[in-house]
Amino acid sequence: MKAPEPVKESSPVALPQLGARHQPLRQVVTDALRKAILSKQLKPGERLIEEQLAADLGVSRNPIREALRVLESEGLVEISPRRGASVTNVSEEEAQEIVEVRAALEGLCARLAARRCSPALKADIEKVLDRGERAAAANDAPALAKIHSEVHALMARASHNRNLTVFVQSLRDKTDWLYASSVSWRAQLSWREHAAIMRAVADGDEELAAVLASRHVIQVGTDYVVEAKG
Amino acid sequence: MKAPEPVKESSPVALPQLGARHQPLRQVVTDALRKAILSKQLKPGERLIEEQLAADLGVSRNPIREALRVLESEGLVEISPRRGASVTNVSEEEAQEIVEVRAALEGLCARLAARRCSPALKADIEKVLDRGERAAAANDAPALAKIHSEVHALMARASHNRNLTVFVQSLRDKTDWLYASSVSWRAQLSWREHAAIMRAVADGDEELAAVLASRHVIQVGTDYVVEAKG
DNA sequence: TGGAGGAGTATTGTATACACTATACGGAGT
DNA sequence: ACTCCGTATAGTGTATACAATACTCCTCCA
Repeated sequence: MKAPEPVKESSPVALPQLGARHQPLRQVVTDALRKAILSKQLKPGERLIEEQLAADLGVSRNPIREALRVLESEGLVEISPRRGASVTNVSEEEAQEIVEVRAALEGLCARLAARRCSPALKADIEKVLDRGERAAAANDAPALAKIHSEVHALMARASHNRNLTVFVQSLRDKTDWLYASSVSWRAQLSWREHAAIMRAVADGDEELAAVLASRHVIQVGTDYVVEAKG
Repeated sequence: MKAPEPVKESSPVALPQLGARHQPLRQVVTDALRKAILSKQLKPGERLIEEQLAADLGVSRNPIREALRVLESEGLVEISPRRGASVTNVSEEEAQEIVEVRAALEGLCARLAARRCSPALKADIEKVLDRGERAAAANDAPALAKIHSEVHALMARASHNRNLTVFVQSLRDKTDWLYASSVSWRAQLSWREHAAIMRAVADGDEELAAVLASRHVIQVGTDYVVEAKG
């Protein structure tokens, strides 16, 4: 993660590094299955039969198995011994539990970002804030969605905590999955909340940034439940 | 995770469930390797050669490979394509990052425990507090260590968030690993901190419980660094 | 001396084969 | 009809085999 990949530097010219690029099949398979699950192409509860997946993806069972183990520890599939794997069926209750965890970590993320806020980061924030305001004014949903993920990426980077970054990303994927992505009418409101968080970060106000970020996550969760239930 | 294992209930008598017990080799291997890594039997940076591990454990490479994938996503081993796996070598910096994350989650754990504190939990807390006080008075280090993990288990259970529970457990294992278990002279001090956290939980004081728990984790981390460095 | 090739070996990547376990189905006995 | 049991079938668990790739070290040449 820190060493810049000790690849053989045989050619003086910077070539596209073909060898490094061709990922092992297990990697490709893992990504493909994860994507299929998160996009609900594979539905919760659905059985994942190794041979079938192998045939579908045109590989042997071995890479499939390894991928399933990884996805299991990510919580996306459940495996019971000698029975096989299936897409995890997360209960409403568990989903809320995940939201709680994510809220705490997003809060930490914002807090650290505020604490370690560099002038460069401040500049980036200003830029995103500006673009966001314009998109919000124009009610440009796709642009807002794009900015949404940019904000999160920005904060994660600013936290200077790689571990946290990958954790949060994984949890974000999961909540998006569980809560069927964003609730449309929230787009504008979400932007207000994001803007407030970023302003707090730029001001270096740890406490406020943390609380706002945390509350934002919880809010999205409860709003969804409200909408879904009644 | 919630369904009580749909096992065939053929016999009316409660027998030891032999079939369910015999775990797949990958499970046994995963546990064995994890234990070996956490106990530093396998040292950070050490290469993990599949065939060698397979020979040592008397199995084929296949279960080994699956175990390595799992341990990779737990962050205990690093795998680079076509090069193989090695025990993760966590830098001082990264270790602190992990502590930050754990602190946030232990904080959440304490907060939720305080929020959802039942009379039964209060009683358990009182019991542990009592035992702890006596062990601290007698300066009984092993007893304190045992109570230490009991406290954490208690809080995790009280949080009523399984997801959080396993996360925190994993992070706790990791920090214990990185910081060579507990610093001995901290035993007494740690107990004071734990007692304070539990009292806050029993009082239902979310805010205080969270702050104390969080600070406790950070403190252990910095104390270790202070001790190790100078 | 020092670096560029180039066998040969060590190790991972992938596929296949077979054993073992679970599930479904169907028939015999009641 | 209903249970019990046996068999067939589906699918996972594990081992092995071979292919592809990375590493080592040595030689050769500048």
